[in-house]
Amino acid sequence: MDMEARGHSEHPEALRLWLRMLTLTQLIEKQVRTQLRELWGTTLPRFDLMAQLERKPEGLKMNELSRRMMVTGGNVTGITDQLVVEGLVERVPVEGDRRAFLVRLTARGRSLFADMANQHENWIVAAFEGLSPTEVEALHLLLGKVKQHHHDSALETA
Amino acid sequence: MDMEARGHSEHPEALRLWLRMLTLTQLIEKQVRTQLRELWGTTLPRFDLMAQLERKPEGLKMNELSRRMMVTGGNVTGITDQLVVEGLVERVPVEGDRRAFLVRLTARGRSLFADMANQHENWIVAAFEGLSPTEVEALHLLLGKVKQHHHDSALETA
DNA sequence: TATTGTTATACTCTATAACTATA
DNA sequence: TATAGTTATAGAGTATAACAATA
Repeated sequence: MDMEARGHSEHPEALRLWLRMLTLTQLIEKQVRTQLRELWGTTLPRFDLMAQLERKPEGLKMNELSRRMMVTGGNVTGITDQLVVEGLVERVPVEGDRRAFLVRLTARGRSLFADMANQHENWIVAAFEGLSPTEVEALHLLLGKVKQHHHDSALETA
Repeated sequence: MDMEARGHSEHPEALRLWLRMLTLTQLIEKQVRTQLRELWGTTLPRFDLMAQLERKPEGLKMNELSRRMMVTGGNVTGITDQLVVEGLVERVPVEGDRRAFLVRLTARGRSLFADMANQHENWIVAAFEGLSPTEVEALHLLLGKVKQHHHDSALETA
């Protein structure tokens, strides 16, 4: 009997890798959340939603936002409501489907998001300045490979 | 489905990298949270707290837990309370300081955590199975470099 | 019947700050 | 005074499920 092989192995490399990645992501994420709150009184999900809309001037449907943000529809409703109250996004009727509508940035939302995105970019660049351009690229590729495999194996069971 | 697609066009590589890393982390994290909830009715913070204690059989003080988990003291109290109710951890008085105590796993907590950690490890190994051992190591090193730099620059401003 | 989106509910986590007890 | 930990508060995000309107 191989007792060594039976029990849970101490720390496979994948686990160490995950813990490091999770910690680092949480560290950066926490900084971003804090700054978004302190500078603009907003949150990461709201920023994310606006970021989705920024590249779609015509707007996005709720279910599309839900899919892209990986959260359920009810949650998107809440986040959107908040942004509507702040005058940063608006709901626009959709021709030919009276159930749906498009959510899009208002002029004010677009302007504010430009400022936020600009700062956000600075924070992120600072967070990774310990890497050379080559290393940034290598990291990007490696993560892409993980993501791709993850995506593929999710499809297999679908 | 893909938050990575959100940035604007003139993104530096660092931003693309961050979005990919954030998306991937959230993807894996969401799976872990869902499984922890479905299989054991628990949460990631509770799992994290138990994981911290598992490495320290004698237990950890609240402020030490707070530091390691990167959350404030009040939150640790809440999470600990819940685990105490479930009979998975216990508070033990500290000799020589009646303000403090050690939090440590109960026998039941230790046993349950072993099961959870075992499964958790499987999920993580599966998440990274798209990488070769060499690539896992490379990713680990790159993230370590980012983390180290992050840590160093935090010290500079302290 | 299925889809779009909202509402209702309950829970968890979070930060902040005031508080108690002890050092 | 400072530290260890708790309590109180308010806010946000989440999943789930029931619901209305429309397709």
